[in-house]
Amino acid sequence: MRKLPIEFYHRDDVILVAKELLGKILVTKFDGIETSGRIVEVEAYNGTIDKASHAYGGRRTQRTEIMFACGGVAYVYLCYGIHHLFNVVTNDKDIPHAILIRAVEPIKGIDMMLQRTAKKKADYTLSKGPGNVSKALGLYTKHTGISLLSKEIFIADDGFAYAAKEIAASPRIGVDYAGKDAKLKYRFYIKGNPYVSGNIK
DNA sequence: CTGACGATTCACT
DNA sequence: GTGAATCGTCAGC
Repeated sequence: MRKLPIEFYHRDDVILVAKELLGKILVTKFDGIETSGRIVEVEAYNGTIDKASHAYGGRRTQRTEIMFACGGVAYVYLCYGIHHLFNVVTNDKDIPHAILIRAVEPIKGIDMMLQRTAKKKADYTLSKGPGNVSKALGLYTKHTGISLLSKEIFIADDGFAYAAKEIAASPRIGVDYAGKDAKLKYRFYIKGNPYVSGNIK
């Protein structure tokens, strides 16, 4: 198992990077405790031309500043005052591409995930949905800006890959406000995987 | 400084 | 299926 190189994140096509993230392993290691999961659902946010993106139109604020940084860092955003959503920033400096990790399949540290999410037993809701993924892996807004090649948070490749026919595309979830961009098929997931969030709003 | 709202989730009808 | 929870961020005054 090896960490994905910085070049993986520095490519122009955020859609391609999003698809390739499927099957990779997201690992967090805080206070010596490691938790990890295989990525099975993602959504791409295509920078300044994507109305659903926080950086649409080149809008640059203190919060979105990290999206304009060089790819390969984490962007964790607080939604509805309760949920932390974990994103991967891609592409080069000043190009605010990002990929939202919507679901992972737990691999390591499941006990710790149960503790973090206050669940009694592991089921498919443990790491299903962006809020739960962040909660299970212990990610919070303070982790924004941390490199994905650091020892605390990183994404690894263990040689496993899903076949192209197992990957499906659909419109993104919860972005109805984005007008025609809400119809773009920027959400990618593994067909039939029970951790993929099934609610299509 | 103030008000409105969101890349969601969970409990309840 | 519906609605509440809950607070940082941003735009406007």
